[in-house]
Amino acid sequence: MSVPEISYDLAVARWEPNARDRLTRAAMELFVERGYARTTVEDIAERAGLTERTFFRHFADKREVLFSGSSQLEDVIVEAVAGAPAATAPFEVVMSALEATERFFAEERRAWSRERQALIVANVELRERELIKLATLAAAIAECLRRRGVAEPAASLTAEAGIAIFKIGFERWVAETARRSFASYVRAAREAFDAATRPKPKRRAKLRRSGR
Amino acid sequence: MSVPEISYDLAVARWEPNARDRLTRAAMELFVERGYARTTVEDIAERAGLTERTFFRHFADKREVLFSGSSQLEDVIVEAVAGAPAATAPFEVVMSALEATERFFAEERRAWSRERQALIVANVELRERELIKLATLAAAIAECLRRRGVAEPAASLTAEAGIAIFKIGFERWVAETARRSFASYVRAAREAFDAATRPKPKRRAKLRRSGR
DNA sequence: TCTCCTGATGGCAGTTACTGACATGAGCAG
DNA sequence: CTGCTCATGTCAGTAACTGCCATCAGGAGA
Repeated sequence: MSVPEISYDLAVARWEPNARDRLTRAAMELFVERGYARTTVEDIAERAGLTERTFFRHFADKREVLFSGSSQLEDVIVEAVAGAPAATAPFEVVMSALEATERFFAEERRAWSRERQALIVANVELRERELIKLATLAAAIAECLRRRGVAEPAASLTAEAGIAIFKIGFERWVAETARRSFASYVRAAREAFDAATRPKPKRRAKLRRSGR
Repeated sequence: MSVPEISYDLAVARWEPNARDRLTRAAMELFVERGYARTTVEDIAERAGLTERTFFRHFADKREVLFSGSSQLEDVIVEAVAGAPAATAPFEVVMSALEATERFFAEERRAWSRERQALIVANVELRERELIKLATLAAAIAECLRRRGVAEPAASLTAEAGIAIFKIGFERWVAETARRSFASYVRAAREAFDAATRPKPKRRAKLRRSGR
């Protein structure tokens, strides 16, 4: 609780520290205030007390400021896939790797994730960026599976299925306010996935409540 | 057979006709020659005998010139999903809708698709655009399914699974030179999908050659 | 035939995302 | 004290897009 109060204003350093963080915060604030499209990079830099040029030294482009966390997410998932017991079926490996991202989606970050997601949904450029991040993630998972001996169409398809499930799980986690864990949303999405793609679950099942 | 030969060169019209087509061709040529990034919109317009301003009247942005066909693809798929017999299971509806795109991927277009795909794979911006086109397609399919009475997580998940299968099928169709029909690639991808996501096909299956 | 309207195009100035090249200047190692 | 490093600033330039207005063939109607 007392740690965050590092002696910033002492002007002991040449520049205000945490330029990258300040840029991220400034960007989120402005995007929420005026929307993504009506915010210029210059606006962001100015609010962070920096210049446009410096912004582009920290982020490859304007959109990246909202996606800097995604490489860490990838690391967590890749590590979980690589470290799974050898006997486990590929699809199960991916599913438990996705559940392992729980520590990434803790309750405290939920409100922030919700705000961020609202921005992304509202802007096509940002949606494009999110999609390619997820596609990159899928490619990384597929690569891990291949290293585990899974053959090719299977590796990619398993990874893509996992990402589809992850997307639904995340969407629900962000949308709802119930304090269920992230992993439970992923598990629910997986059940829905199995039900939807499993061929013919006996007609009887469709007439009753199929869910839990 | 005689119809296409409209009297073009008579200079009867004020402008050369088919501006949009000319722009598309010019763009493909230049992208292949110099690559996407090293081609400016001005280059494209010049080769097509038009101006940059006119390019942007026909295409929303530089990337769109490679994606104008995707709305027709969506139409075909949406129509097929909407017109499927009511009793069919959602996943099967989607699969046969994807096979119905066969007329879109005729043998003659294969070489052109291959060239286009090489461009897309080589350029991140273009990959982003392709991903959002596919995501839009998935959303359209999901909407159709919902109209057919499929509930929500299921509709989206079924659509996403279909798109994942479509991607693999298309990838293989483009890469190979065997004269198999597009639909057969889709079917093969679907089989791989089922095998990969079906939970536990009895351990015995993993020890033998599981593929055909 | 004249006139007006439409619609595809050109011209041009302006904004904004991004880049390359160079300058600055505090802190740190020697 | 010296020189190097490294995060930042400055500035000029490119290229993607946009808004606004002009042009002018052809067609519809008077």
